[in-house]
This record gives sequence, structure tokens and C-alpha cells, in this order.
Amino acid sequence: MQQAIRYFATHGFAASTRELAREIGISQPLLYRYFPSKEALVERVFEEVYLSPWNAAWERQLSDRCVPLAARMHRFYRQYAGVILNSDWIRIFIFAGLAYEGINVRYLARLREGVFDVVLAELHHEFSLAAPTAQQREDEIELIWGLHAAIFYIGVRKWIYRLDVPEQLDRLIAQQVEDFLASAPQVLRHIRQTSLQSQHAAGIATEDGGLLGIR
Amino acid sequence: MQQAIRYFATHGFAASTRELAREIGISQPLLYRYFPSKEALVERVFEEVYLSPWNAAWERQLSDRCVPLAARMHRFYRQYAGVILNSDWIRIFIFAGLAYEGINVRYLARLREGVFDVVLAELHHEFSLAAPTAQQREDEIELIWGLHAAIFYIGVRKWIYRLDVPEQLDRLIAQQVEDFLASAPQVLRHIRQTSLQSQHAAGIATEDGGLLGIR
DNA sequence: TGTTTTAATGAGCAGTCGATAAATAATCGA
DNA sequence: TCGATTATTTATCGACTGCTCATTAAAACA
Repeated sequence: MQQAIRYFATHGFAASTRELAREIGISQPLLYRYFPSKEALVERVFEEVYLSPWNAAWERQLSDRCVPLAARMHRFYRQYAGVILNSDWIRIFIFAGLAYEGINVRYLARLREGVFDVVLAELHHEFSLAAPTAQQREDEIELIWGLHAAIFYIGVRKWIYRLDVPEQLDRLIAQQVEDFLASAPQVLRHIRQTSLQSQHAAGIATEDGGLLGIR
Repeated sequence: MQQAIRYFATHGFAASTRELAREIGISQPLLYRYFPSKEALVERVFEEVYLSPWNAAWERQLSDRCVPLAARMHRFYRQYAGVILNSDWIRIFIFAGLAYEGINVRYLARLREGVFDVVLAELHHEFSLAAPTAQQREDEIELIWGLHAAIFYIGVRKWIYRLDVPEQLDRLIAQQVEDFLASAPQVLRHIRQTSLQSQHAAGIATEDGGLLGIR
């Protein structure tokens, strides 16, 4: 399984079972003794990469108000980044998204429930905000998507694009979380103030005007 | 070319030339009259998708200080999002990153020079900041990467993961740019203050402590 | 010891791939 | 209308694909 994960992460799921067997050092038909089909093997790879390293304690940790929110956020995102920011995880996640629709959706649904919703609830509590309207809630979830995008994209830059990224990933993650927390209160307030107006403003946004007026 | 772009964006570059020819409504060998190989056809797809829609005026617009920075930023990111936030662009960019290394690097090098560096210079001017150290500059570039990640990831969510995203993309982009600009001054100041300390702090960051202390 | 189960292999199937060659159809200037 | 050029298709090649099968080697069991 280790070599299969590495192999598919490197060459994609269209790569041949013969070459995989060659790298492992076994004959190709032997794969079919343990897996009924290539697709079953691929499914097993998904399980190994996404289900196993998921920490069930994260949700509990994130909502444990005995600990300051900043500390909880930093702790979680350091751990979470430690799980997803590696070549196998990032590449397989992207490969899966392109070829096997549904895998990512399942994963992201769990991320949404177990992380996004929890983080947002804690932010509401931290900054004493009332329950949001549907539109406000959507905007606020986008705010959290932005943080996750920034972290995930570090991995994309490094292992998909093969670009140089800062060496100290822990430090980079910490900075992203800090920036997020530092800007969160005013951004959240801003969302509460403008969500109704800008819904209308977006409708009349023109080439140069529109949204700029509301800043 | 239009149908080839759509085809490869949908099925990936491993998809067959036969199926492509069938969709176009021609025989498969006819493709080889106009392109010496499949790879040449793919190269042409890249050109069509990435080189053509790039607006050479963006760099000039971004650095035109006759216009307020916020207006320049909003205008650019609305236009830029209009170019990249579509199924073909996003999916081909990801497919290319996985299969044809180098394509994305070339594109991102131009993005770095023509956009990131320009935006950063304008931010320095806007907030009257001195020239950054190498470490500070790296941190500040990461800040801009974060904004681009947030925008790009909207496309990934929609056309790679097939998740629902907010309908009003223009409004979403505008909000991301607003959040960025609203938090930029304090985040930039924060980077100037902590870049030297946190370089050390990251080195001694432990399971729970370390970086949190400096907040 | 002999018997049964498990592990593993080489050969090979039907099908698909990119690419080529030869044959046919369409077009066009004279 | 003709010859020549171009456009397009049919037929085909060798390499490769996931997968199966008969067979053998090794291990476990009696």
C-alpha cells in the first residue's frame, strides 16, 4: 500500500498496474490476488490517505473553550497542515478530484462540518456576534474557505507546480492563522454591515464602478 | 481548437485522440495532418488557454497611481477572475500541473513578475513602508499568494470538486479584495515587527507552545 | 509422511492507444 | 475539362492496457 500510494501520487491513477508491480518487485497478476480490480486498489489508496490520518479529536479540541481560541486555531491548523501538506496527500487529492468525482466531495463535507462550522461558531462566540443571516453565514464561510485555500495552495505550489515555497512551513501556517485572526473581527463586522447592501450593489456593478463605491 | 480545449479540460490529457475526433466529427488520423503529434496539439491548447487571454495592460493599470489603489485592485481582480474562473481554464491548469510540469511554472513566473511584484510595490507606496528585508519580502509575497489562492480555489471548488459556490462570483471576488485591503496595513506592519523574532520562534516551536507566545 | 491451502508466476486474451501508409474525395487554377 | 494539389478516410501497425488462466512453488495442516 505504501508503494501504491507513492506510485499513484506520482503518476496518477491512469498509470499501469504493470509498472506498479515492477516497482514493488512482484508480478502484475499478483495484485489481482489481493484486489479484485484496479479500481478496488485505488479505493483502498483513498482510504489509506484520507480516512486514516483524520484526527477525530480535532472537532473537540476546536470547541474546547477552556483554551483561548487563538491557541486552539494555531494548534489545529499546525496539526492539519502536518497531515495534508505532503506530496502524496496533495497530489492524490487533486488526481482524485479530476478522475474520481465524489471522493473529494465526501472529504470536504466532513471538513465543512467538523471544522468550518465549528470554527465559525467559535468566532461568533469570541467576538460576541449574533446569529448570522443566510447571506452573512455564506460570506463568513467563504472567509474560512480563504484560510484553507491559502494553506492548501502552499502544497499545490510545492508538489503540483514544483515551485519554491518558504522552507519553514510551520512558521508560514502560523502567519496565515495570525493574519486570519487579526483581520477576522473587522472583516466579520464588515460582513454584518454590508451583506444586505452589497447584494444589491453586485447587481448593478459595472466595469469600473459598482462595488467600489461601498468601500 | 475550441472543441479540443473543451475535450481535454473535461477528460484530461490522457484521453484518446479517437474520442476527440469523434466529438469533432472527423476521422482520427485527420488530426495528424494539422498536428505532428498529440503533444503538439496539447501544446497548442496551452497557448490558446493561457497566452491568449492574458491582458498585457494589467501591469500598467495596476501601477497607474492616478487611480486609487483600491480601485485598481478591484478592477484587476475582477478582470483576472473573469479570465481564470471558468471550467476550461481551471481544469486544464490543474491537469497541466499534474502531467506536464513546466507549463504552470512559466505561467506563474509571469504572474509573479507582472502582478505580485507590482501589487506589493503599490502596497509599499500606499502605506509608506520602507524597502523590506529579504525575509519580510518573502512574507509579504505570501500574503499576496493567499489572496490568489482564495480566488483560484473558488474555481477549484466549483469545477474540480463540483461543490456549490456562491452564485455571485463578482461579489465574492470583491469581498476577498476588500478583506485583503482592509487587513493589509496591519498585517504588513505586523510582518515588519515580527519577521526577525518569529524566524527564531519557529525554530523552537513545540507541540503547543512556541509560536503562540509571540501573539 | 501425504494432503490441502496459499502464494506467486509466465503466457496470453481482447481491447485501446498514438501514429503511419495507402487510397479516395474535394478543390482549384489552367 | 483536365491535371495537380489539397483534404479526408479506411485500413493497419506495434506497443500497451486491465485482466484471466493454467501452472508451479511454498507453506500449513493432517
